[in-house]
Amino acid sequence: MSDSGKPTLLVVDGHSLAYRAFYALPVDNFSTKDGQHTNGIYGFLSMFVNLVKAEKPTHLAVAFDTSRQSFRTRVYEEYKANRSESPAEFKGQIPLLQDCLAAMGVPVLTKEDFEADDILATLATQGIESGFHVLVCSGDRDTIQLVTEDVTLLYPSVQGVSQLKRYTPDAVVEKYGLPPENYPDIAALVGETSDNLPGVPKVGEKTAVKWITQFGSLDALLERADEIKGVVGGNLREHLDDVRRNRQLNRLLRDVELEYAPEDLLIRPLDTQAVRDIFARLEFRTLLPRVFEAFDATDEPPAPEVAAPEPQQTDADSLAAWLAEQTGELALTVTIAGGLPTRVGVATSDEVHETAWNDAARVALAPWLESDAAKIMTDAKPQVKALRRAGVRLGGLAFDVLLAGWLLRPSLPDKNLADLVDRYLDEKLPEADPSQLVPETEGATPGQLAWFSLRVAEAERDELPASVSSVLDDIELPTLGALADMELAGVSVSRDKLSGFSGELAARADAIAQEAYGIIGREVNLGSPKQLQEVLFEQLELPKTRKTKTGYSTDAAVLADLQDSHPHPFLGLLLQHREATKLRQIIESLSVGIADDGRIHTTYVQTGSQTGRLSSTDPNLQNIPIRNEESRRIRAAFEVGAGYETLLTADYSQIEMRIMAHLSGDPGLIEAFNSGEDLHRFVGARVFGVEPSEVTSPMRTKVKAMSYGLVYGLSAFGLSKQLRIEQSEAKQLMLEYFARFGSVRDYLRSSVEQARIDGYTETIFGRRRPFPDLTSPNRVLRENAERAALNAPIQGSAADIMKIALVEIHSDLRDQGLSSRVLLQIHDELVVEVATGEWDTVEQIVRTRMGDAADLSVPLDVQIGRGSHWDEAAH
DNA sequence: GTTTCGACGTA
DNA sequence: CGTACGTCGAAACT
Repeated sequence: MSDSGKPTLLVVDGHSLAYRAFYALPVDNFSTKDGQHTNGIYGFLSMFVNLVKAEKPTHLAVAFDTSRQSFRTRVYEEYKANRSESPAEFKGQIPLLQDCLAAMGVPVLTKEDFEADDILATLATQGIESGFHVLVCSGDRDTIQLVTEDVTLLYPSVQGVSQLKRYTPDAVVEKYGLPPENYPDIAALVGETSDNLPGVPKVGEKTAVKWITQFGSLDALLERADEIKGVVGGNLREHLDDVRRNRQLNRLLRDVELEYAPEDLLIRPLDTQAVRDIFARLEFRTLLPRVFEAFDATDEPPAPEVAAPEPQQTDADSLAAWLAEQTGELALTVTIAGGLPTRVGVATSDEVHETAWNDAARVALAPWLESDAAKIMTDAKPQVKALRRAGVRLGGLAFDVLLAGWLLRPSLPDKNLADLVDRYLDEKLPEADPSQLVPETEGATPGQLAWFSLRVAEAERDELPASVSSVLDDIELPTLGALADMELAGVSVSRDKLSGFSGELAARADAIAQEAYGIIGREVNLGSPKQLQEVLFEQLELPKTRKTKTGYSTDAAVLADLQDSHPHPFLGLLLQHREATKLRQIIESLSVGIADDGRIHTTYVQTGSQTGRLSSTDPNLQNIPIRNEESRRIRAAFEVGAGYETLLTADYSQIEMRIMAHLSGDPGLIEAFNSGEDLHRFVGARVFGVEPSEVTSPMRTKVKAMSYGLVYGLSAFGLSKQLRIEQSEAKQLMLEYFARFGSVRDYLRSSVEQARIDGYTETIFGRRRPFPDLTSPNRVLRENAERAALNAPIQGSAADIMKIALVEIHSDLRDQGLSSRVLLQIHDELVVEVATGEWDTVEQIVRTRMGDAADLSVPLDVQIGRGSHWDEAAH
């Protein structure tokens, strides 16, 4: 606490404290899902936040070393030379920690050629002169010399960084028997092993203190060294130069030139959004409120609630009349209850109108709603669906702020208008508190939501590059309309087929479980990884496997490996049990999802991926099993609906490799696709130098894995693991592959390099994905980003192509008055429900539109199948 | 009651 | 040490 009203300056040695935290906290508990270690960051911030909360400094800074080199290593090159290189896992955390501090508004100080402690010493010295009370927090004992009546040192105890010991002058005297300014004398005599500074042999703290007390100063001691008797006296005389050198090196510099004076370090308000973003990236959850509390910030954005114009409540006819007079773009919000519209709000930049939805409103407003008059909306799909249920097909959808926000920043979790208002307008959308029965604050009305949408749209348009804007106009907005119809249509699923199968599986799982219990002599929950670990590694004493956060892995790959090395009947049963219960779970969730119309209506999340793909939820229909005979019985339950004749499935074969061929321009790969030969056979023939007819099955498997791996940024290590071959063989395979298909490697390399320069990748159609981490000094982050950046244009272009085809097919079917309709999209596959007598026409439309969706240097091959259920229609 | 983790389904 | 997703039950938290 600041005494006598003095301002308090807290200066912290970031490096030494983070380093201690790094070793104090188990890395397993502190790493993100993409493998970034965060234990040092977390430990430091946790300590730091407690410190700020307890000490309430008015001024604040954190200092870091720039490297191991400093003026001290130049004076004495052995300085700290005994220290092993700090682990890469630690080094990588420092830039991220500095990012966190920057977001928190805390100045980060570094100075080339100096150590963090010199910065602390300088700030402490200047702080005293400027009338501060100074708190120095460092894990380096040399900082004891800074302690005065005005400077307190907070030093981490052996228990860890969370326990800080306070060193005042009295506390230093108590511990070392001498005042703080003499501490470096003691240290010089004793030496500092951690800094590789040898002292006088046989001289410890006790002797050093005795000598300094006796002679009054180090200089006096050194001058009169011949007065010391015995072996230690001899030692001292032999090491006078070492002591002088130590004393020179452990003196902290108090006059380093810095960017900031203590007065400049006044605590600034933290950037709540930035802190939220970086903590989300580091997967810190509990830390967030603690930071906000310590820094007296509210978790809510500080943004003001900006008053929207008062909505004018009108009847539908008046609204229709007003709408007819408008010429510019309008924003529209339709509120929904029970899947149907309840109110309609419309806004210009200075007017807000709204009306209730009813039959009269439908009749009055339908002409405008269905017209091409431009409309700006937020998350239009549910609203489009509600209107269609009410018999109105919305036209003129010109902008969706949610889609635009996603196109601009596909990695961000912005999922509603409130998030976007915060991000793009830095304002707060008025929201009623749902926990209150009678909310104190009124939420925005439909018209006001539209008004905010309009303003967010304007802000987003300022940011949208032309290419991304065209993705919005030409791909995403039309796709939205097609998805709305697909969701409304749903897919017919047979309850009977599912429930029959579910019963079988339940019985089978039970039988397997009983048999497994018999083998191990007790009943355990086979679905519990924890209990399984007990059985496998303790009871059965099988070798421990890959580590996870909470123990040892029991996943299928691990169990298969175990089965190879230590065959045990329990392992096979466990795998079978897993398979049966998994299938049953899937069936159960599907059954629950069958609506009253006998169909499953999934929801496609258009903003659900970072690459441009769709995702599917409630239930997810994009991960229905297919790989084995058993699981195909689930697909067989997806049937053609009443009133329709058959299901059509259409999928792109090897679309990602085709895009790779196009983007790389590799002559060999292009020839492969133009030859009509099986791709992997063709590639195998080239790689292994044999005729296509001589490509054996293992050869084909290898090049197939390699080809697919390329798209994902596969390494020799990963390839060897996947194929269960030696790493050297995998390396050789990659070499042979690239010797024949060199342009592929060139392309992959150059595309990542380009992304590093631009900061983003781009699909063939201009969809962008930012990759800030490509220039990260942190290797884990950078390499993860490199693989994702390699994949993004390929996966993303494939997604674009499928969306374009989907939109064309959807509109062809409607324009030609056909009843057939698209039901599902599974990334590279479409499922269409074909009406009686429409097969030939529909097949033609699907084949042409998918084949022509993009003009690549290789053909887009489309496979079409037909059947009364999904499994039969697959080929 | 809610969140996280391990496991696993798809392209 | 292979990209992109969503969902489940159990465990761990509130």
